[in-house]
Amino acid sequence: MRIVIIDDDNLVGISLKTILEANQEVEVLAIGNNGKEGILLYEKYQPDVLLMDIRMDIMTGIDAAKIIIEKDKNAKILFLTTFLDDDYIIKALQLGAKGYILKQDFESILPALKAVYSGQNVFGDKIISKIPSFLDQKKALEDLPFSISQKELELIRLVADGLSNKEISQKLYLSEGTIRNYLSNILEKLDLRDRTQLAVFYYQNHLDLYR
Amino acid sequence: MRIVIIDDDNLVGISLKTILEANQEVEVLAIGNNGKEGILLYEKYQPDVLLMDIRMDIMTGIDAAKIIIEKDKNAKILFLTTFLDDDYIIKALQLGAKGYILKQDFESILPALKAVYSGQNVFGDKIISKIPSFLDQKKALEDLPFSISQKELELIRLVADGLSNKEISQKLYLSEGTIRNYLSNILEKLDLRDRTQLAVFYYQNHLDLYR
DNA sequence: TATTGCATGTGACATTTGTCACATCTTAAT
DNA sequence: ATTAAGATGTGACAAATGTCACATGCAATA
Repeated sequence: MRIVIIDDDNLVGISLKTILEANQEVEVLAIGNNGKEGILLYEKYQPDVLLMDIRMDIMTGIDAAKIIIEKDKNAKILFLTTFLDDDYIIKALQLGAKGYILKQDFESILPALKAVYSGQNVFGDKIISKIPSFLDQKKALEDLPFSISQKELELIRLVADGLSNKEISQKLYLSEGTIRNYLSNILEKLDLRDRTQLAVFYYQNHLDLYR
Repeated sequence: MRIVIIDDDNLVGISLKTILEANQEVEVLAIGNNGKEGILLYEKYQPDVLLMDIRMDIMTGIDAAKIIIEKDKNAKILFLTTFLDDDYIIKALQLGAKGYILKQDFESILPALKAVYSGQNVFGDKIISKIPSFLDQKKALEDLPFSISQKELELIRLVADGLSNKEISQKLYLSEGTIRNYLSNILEKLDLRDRTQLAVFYYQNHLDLYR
């Protein structure tokens, strides 16, 4: 199996090469340090699998993958990363990446590589559990220094529906001033500046999935 | 790696055993023919990985998996199937199955097994493409009576990040007045009232997934 | 009873926001 | 060259928003 490794940290690249080449079947053709090099090295060597970091200077792994897959839709790209990021996962899936696993999982890398080589897609547990539609993730509100009452949550939802203070006050049979005070409290608790940031908070934490 | 195979068709079970045991590391502890046997054999042998068909008489692989995982949430179950079914895929994922691949992919089975054994999740291509149902929603922006320019989209994203007009103007090197005018246009085009509704629109239409 | 806490409300205030009419400048098309 | 279109900007304005200090009333409870 001929592979190319791309990682910001050269040490990681070298270590991976050593680990992987301990296996007879693996041949590391080249090591690069950023997305641009990823593109060039992929074109030059046409590896069976491209093992690539996501966060990199100059050009990210995501951007590089996009370009590579545009040219070769059968490219097999396995992302290696040190942390989790919902956005990246979704993007990676959309691009047609074949996998997404944590660098820390040393023992997993080789099997993952082989599975990808054989045509499968591989994802780590923690990653699968990030895909919002399937899994139940913790309500972010429970991890806060201050607790949010039921009434406050109700208010947050109405803001996240795009209602104005006046509309909310009518809906809840409270005065507009009261709504403002409530909201002001909520914003302080959550360390946000205005209702738009509150709505952003709501959706980015997938609170809409728990209605 | 100690495994148990469950398949409706005994021939498949035996063939798989033969194929897999060609590899030194694999030991097939038992072969069963339906979900009920799957449960019993899993409990008896506590295999590293359970390779199981989905469609089976008496009890399906899904039902069996549910019971097995209830008792042992770390159970590693790899589903083998001959056809694709969205419902099953979703269910399997919800249950916590570690993978889902096609029986036809002979060469894939062993690598997939090893990847699962090492803690990863494995899915075939056709299956991955079924998963992100919520990704398939076309960009809502393209279905509008008016088109949204690139610059406008950029602005929408900044609003959906919770920035104020002043912050946006600084980021884009434009005057605050210009930002307001832009925004005013966008709101009219999208038939929205204020920036909060714009952010709501953005997230409810999953525009954040397409950055 | 007295008190405390909580929910609700008011009024004032500065800021931000959205709208509008119109100006300026550049670029492209005729 | 003239015109048209688009991008950018300004100033004025009303409305909405967020903050704050402080009131009122009610219920629990020490």
